[in-house]
Amino acid sequence: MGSGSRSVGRDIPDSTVARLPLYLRALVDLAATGERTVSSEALAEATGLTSAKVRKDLSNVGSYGTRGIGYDAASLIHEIRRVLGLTQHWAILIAGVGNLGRALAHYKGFAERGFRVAALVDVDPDKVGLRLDELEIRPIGELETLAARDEIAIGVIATPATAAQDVADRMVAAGIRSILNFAPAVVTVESGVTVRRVDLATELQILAYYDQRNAESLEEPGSSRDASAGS
Amino acid sequence: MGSGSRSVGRDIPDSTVARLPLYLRALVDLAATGERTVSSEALAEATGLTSAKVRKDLSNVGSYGTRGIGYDAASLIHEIRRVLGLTQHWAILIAGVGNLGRALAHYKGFAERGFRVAALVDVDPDKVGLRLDELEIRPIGELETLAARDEIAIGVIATPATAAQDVADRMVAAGIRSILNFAPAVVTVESGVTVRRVDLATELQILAYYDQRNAESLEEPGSSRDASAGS
DNA sequence: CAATGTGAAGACCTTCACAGCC
DNA sequence: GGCTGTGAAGGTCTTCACATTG
Repeated sequence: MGSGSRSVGRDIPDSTVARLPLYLRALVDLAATGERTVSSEALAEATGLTSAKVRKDLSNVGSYGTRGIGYDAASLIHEIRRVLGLTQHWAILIAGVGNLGRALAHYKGFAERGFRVAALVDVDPDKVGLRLDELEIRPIGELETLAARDEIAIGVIATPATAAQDVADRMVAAGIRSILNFAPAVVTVESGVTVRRVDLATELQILAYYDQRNAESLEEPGSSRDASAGS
Repeated sequence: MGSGSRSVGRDIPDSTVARLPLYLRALVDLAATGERTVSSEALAEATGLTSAKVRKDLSNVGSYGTRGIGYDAASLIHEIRRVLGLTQHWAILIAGVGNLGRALAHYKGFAERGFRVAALVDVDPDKVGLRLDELEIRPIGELETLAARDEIAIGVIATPATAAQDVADRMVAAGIRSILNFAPAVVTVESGVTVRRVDLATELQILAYYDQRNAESLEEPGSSRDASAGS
């Protein structure tokens, strides 16, 4: 699985890639408060990680730190953006305009980070033609046309589980190679297409496990479990 | 932070715990189609994992398989439910009734898996008093009272980033020890409280990285990246 | 001297391969 | 014969500790 591919671009470990957005956000916040340089310790504080991890991660992106001083915030922000590919804007298509699809379509955080919801599709004829903000919901059959017209790079599946595979197939057929799947279903795609799954109920179930587990041992405070979801 | 704690209950690796909900769903689906027994190969197929991983994971829960036959679906479902703590029902409270909070409140998948949205709170006085289905939105000041009254086990943060820490503090003060944070912010909590973060924009940024990376190497099909969201 | 960058050690996770059992 | 369960091997990720450097 890990690929291997000795492509030219520096090879950054998956675990590091998953944390880069976190550093980016922390850096932007810190820069907004006027900080010019940031230490690994300060970044660790802001992200809830350890300073060693921060340094290892940043050294993987080919870092811009200065010993005795820290990292230049502006350079680091620029560098992480470049590595993540955020210097370009990305158009996304959302399939399934139910509660979740609507929430995603309205979500401000996407636009703030360079992602634009450029198309919405749904199977339900009653929904087709409706507008969400300025975007008109189109029938799912137009997915391929829309993907080409709007140069969609990322497809978001926000349909019920039963429709997920069909939608994924259409996305892949339309040339989309990155899919974010919110449906509680596993979709299989051809090699070369990346799928990330976000499963809301699964997250609760994992929490339930640790909750139960901590409740069982009433002794020691034990270890506080940390954020994750990524990885 | 792997804890260590030699508590009585069998110690299940985090990576396995993160996949148990996936197995559970696959098993329930397979059982619904009439399958009485399931092989690790079939489960691997249904979940997009490898059969070796499936067997290792299931052996961690103290498995109910039979050599030469496979796993008894019903027993395994029961066992995984027990391990995850899903034999009891869990009441959850959602803080922040914006687009995302509303979508979560309506989400059918929670109820289907034993989670009940029992309370909604928001700071906005215009929203307080409104009903979502049968639930009335209450002011955030009542969080502590509601948590006690409804025996809330899990708190969901669906507020803007700026409010996240305050809400988390209130949840912890109210005795909630499991938090699912959708706000794009890191919240810090005392030891003993578990926080999981689900960050929508982060997921897109990670996809952007792999998309860009795959696009750079036009040669080899390369490796298809797999679902994750867990670690 | 303060803070980065990094080998080396250690923990954790995955994959392999096959013994063991039905 | 078929499939589980698991030691052992191989990776990946994290942590440690310190040499290095502005």
